[in-house]
Amino acid sequence: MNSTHTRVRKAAVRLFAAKGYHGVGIRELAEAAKLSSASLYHYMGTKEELLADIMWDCLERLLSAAMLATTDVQDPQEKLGRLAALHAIAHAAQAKETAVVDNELRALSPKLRRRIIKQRDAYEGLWAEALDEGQQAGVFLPDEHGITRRALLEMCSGVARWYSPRGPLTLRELGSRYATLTLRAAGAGPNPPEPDMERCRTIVRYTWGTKV
Amino acid sequence: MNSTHTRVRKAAVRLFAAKGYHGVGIRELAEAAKLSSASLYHYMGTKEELLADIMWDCLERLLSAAMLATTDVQDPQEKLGRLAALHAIAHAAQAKETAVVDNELRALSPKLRRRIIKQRDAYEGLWAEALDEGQQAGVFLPDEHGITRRALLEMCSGVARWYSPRGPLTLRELGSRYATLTLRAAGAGPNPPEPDMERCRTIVRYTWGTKV
DNA sequence: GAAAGCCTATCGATCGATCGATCGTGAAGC
DNA sequence: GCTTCACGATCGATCGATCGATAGGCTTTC
Repeated sequence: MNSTHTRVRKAAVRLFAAKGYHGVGIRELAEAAKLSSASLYHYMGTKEELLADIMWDCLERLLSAAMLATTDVQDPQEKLGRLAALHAIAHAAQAKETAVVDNELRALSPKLRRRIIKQRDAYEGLWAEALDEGQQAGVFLPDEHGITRRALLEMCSGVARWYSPRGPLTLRELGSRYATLTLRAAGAGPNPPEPDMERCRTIVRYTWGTKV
Repeated sequence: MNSTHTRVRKAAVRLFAAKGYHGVGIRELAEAAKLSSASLYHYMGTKEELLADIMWDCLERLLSAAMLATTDVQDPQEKLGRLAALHAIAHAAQAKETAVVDNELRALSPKLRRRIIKQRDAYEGLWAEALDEGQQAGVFLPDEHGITRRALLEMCSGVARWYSPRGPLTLRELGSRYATLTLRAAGAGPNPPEPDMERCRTIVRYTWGTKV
């Protein structure tokens, strides 16, 4: 698709990711979308609502992928491994969108921010669940105060800050490596089992339409 | 000290961290520093130079602390553990400064940005060194393409995004926990030795004047 | 002829930055 | 001891540019 709507959306994602919400003016956004600044307003509410829409869609997909990957999975190692792999792959393949989600929350007014945070919390709840189950089962070491969860999420989100598709690393390798790092840090030992990357591949293709 | 200079500096750090460089106007900055916007310019060059100064100082201290902590340390586990603990503690105790360093690089013009990045690279070099030595010695598992280094740095930097001094965690516990997570992820096994936290404590006090 | 898409022109507000003027203070000159 | 003067600190006023957003009109499409 190359409709005007998607052109606006893609330009916004690219510019917000590169320069930050406040660092991009609507004239610059309009130019990138090949429109006049006035015409932009046929395709968005306010600039802020455009930002919130981008964040919402990104989190919606992330949440959907994570639920697909974890429902009916009993083994906590498999569960957490899949979450980490998917999270890392998403933050590499959709680096701009996820960077916007991670960095621009503060640019939203309280009302919109609450809405986005609620969704983010739902997603992080899946991680907490997997970690909890693993600790109950004794395959992960204890995590007081959720430090491990926060540390691991930050680690996996950081991918968006350095990954380059021109680098030597495929998305699949990346996901697998991050699953390993995550499980190790959670206390699963130095050589944890690789999660079902074939299943992750299917989910990624279904959710983002990206080849893995 | 409560000189006008430090008032300006502190207000800038607080506001840049909370709203981002482009989200803060000089009038708002002036108000927070209890000055007129014109008077600000007696205490800074441009707004951008103020930002670069903040970043430079923050990285300078981080680099200095890391060098103090690693010179003459042979054991790679001890070395990496100290780096992780110090990094995490710095990102908790100086969360605003470090958040500015991590998030606002893109707001700098190429010239100033290069200067800051050069310094950041020097710091990350210490991490690469510790990881390399550990892999050579066989106590860490291989890290192709520096993934582990990047992942660990992002994990430890993430502290600035969630740590609250009102939480149940002391800086010392935090540093110790992050050292553990880091060494585990590097492949040192599920129960790596704690680094010399007493030494870290001394360095933190010397570098930032913070109690630990 | 209604609707959708897109434009030019423009709004009031705010941006970063600079101007010249004023104020207080402490050293220099006599 | 008094005056003068230089200087750092601070201010209100204002610069030109840009901000996000809107009004109203011209095309194209169905």
